[in-house]
Amino acid sequence: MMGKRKLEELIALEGKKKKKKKKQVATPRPACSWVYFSREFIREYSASHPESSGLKAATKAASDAWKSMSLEEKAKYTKRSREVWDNYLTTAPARAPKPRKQTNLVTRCSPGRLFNVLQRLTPDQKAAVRSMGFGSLLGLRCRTLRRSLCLWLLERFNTARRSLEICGERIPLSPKDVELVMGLAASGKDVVNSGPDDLIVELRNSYNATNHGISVRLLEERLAAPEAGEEFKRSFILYALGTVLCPTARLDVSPSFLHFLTNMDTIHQYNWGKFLLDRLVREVSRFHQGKQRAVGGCLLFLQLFYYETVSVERPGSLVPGLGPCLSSWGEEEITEREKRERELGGYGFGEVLYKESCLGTESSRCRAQLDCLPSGRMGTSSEHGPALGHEGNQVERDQMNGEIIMDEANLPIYLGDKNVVCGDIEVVVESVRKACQNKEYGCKETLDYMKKSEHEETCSYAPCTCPLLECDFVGSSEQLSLHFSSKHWDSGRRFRYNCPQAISLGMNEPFLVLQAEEDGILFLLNKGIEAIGNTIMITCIKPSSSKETFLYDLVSGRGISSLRLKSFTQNFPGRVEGFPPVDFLLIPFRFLNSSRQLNVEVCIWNSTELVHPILNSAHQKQLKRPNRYIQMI
DNA sequence: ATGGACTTCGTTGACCTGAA
DNA sequence: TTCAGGTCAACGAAGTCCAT
Repeated sequence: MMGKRKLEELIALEGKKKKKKKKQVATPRPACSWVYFSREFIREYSASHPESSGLKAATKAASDAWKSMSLEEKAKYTKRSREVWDNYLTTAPARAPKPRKQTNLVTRCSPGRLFNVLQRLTPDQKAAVRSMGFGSLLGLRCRTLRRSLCLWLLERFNTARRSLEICGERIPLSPKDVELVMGLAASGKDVVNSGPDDLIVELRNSYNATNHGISVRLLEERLAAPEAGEEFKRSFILYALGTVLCPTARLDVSPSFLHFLTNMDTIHQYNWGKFLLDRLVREVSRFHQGKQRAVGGCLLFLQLFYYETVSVERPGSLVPGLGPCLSSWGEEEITEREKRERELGGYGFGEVLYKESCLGTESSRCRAQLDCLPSGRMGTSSEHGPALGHEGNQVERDQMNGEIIMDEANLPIYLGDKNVVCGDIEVVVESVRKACQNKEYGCKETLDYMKKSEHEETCSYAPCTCPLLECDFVGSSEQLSLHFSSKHWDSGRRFRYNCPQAISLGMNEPFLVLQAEEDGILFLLNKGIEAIGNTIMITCIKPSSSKETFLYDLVSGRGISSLRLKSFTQNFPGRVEGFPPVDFLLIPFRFLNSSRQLNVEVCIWNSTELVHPILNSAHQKQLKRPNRYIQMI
């Protein structure tokens, strides 16, 4: 570095500044209007703010200035860019496609953009925001995402379990966490961002949402007007979703959001926590699968959740305050926090807070310790703090002093000789017998530690949750059957195996509970909404590990046409969230009756013998492939 | 140890690419 | 054809990596 500076000083003395040698690019792509502006701005900013280091502050200032400029002021740069682009497109040879560049995190989640808009809202507009239940956003102080942290968290985001696996812990994420971090409601109606296009055609037109989504710049212009009525509310929600809460890989806002913005009086009734988490899980899942490089979803939530859940304070220091997390983390706090993370050696060296009041994951019992002790672990040794077991960690071995204790998660910890190794630990822990963790749900097994986890993975007493939204009952599938038939006998539909039954599902019914008369087993008829119709599927409420499956048959008819799905139930220990990888039947909206109800005929078989005459082995094998439309007319 | 090339950080917008 | 996702221009300081 010093060399470079010396060189630059010498060059300056010589009166000419030599440009640093750069990689040769045949015909570089022309810059856009923003780049022309930021080039000028940053040069001036850096000269007038010598105390400011790096680009972050300068870019941020340039961004703010750019947003405050009128179209006339921007015209100078837009015109210049247009000219250069036109020249480039007419003269430059076609570029050879380049291999995809593996850069860092790509996201359109931009809290700074929303922050700027919030600063300009009038008192009436702020009141309108509060009336929709989005008042917490007014306290937003964070303006830039810490992309390296987000990327680190994304790599440790288990989308199947909806958890973060960091610091040697598995930290489940729930809509309640979204509520406590972002301040958005985690109860109420599901947010459905699909439906017949004709219902939103006018709104689409009003936002010029033709093929490329709704422009955030258009929304910014509308939000700049002092109006605080329905139009403002709709634009604000679109803007907040598109820039921070549910961004996709594009800068423009998805027009599909208009489906739940037709009636602005009901916005406060939605379960935004669930919607945000579902979208985040969907986006991260697509990212993990390599379907997209850019990561959508509310990465701001992920970042702040980490800050709130993992403490990096020195013993005795104050931890970040409770309450509205969104307003607790401004740029200064985040810079300080990041500095502390670096001091510790990187992310993941902090301590997971188990405080019941810390975040919304009910209690410490929900913070499951990973199944990595004593002989396994997640990730690499550099990723975690010293708390996890590792063969080569002398410090950890030094802490052992010859006792066996049980930690909070009932995992035995061996405190042995200084020279003990993990193999010794395994010998000792095998002699420790513990009751199955499902003891409270009726399991009477007592097993060695090593066999305990194996048993618990397939334990038939694993807890299932009552699918009804307003009920928080948890018990074994058998207990749940008894609970449902005694407490919610009027909330489901009883049926007999092997007998077809006609069922209607209303527009606002995302599922219907079916209970078998013969054995009380609970099933769910699940309904989802896609762009062209409803999806339906049947799942069984049993532990996911259960091998028991039932053949079922769904038929939906309209006139002389009918759609049919034959498949096997899959087991879920409660209500089905999101879009599970199971077979489903897609029923176009035109199959709905005049009351917009979905009529289907359902039949569930409890005898596997019936399967064979109906399906040959090839068919059965095919049915196990998930996520396919199976339609037979 | 030193020099120097390369990378990273954040931001916006225009265009490219590829899947459906 | 439509639409969503990806890339890359620029800026300056500081860090990283490799060759000498």
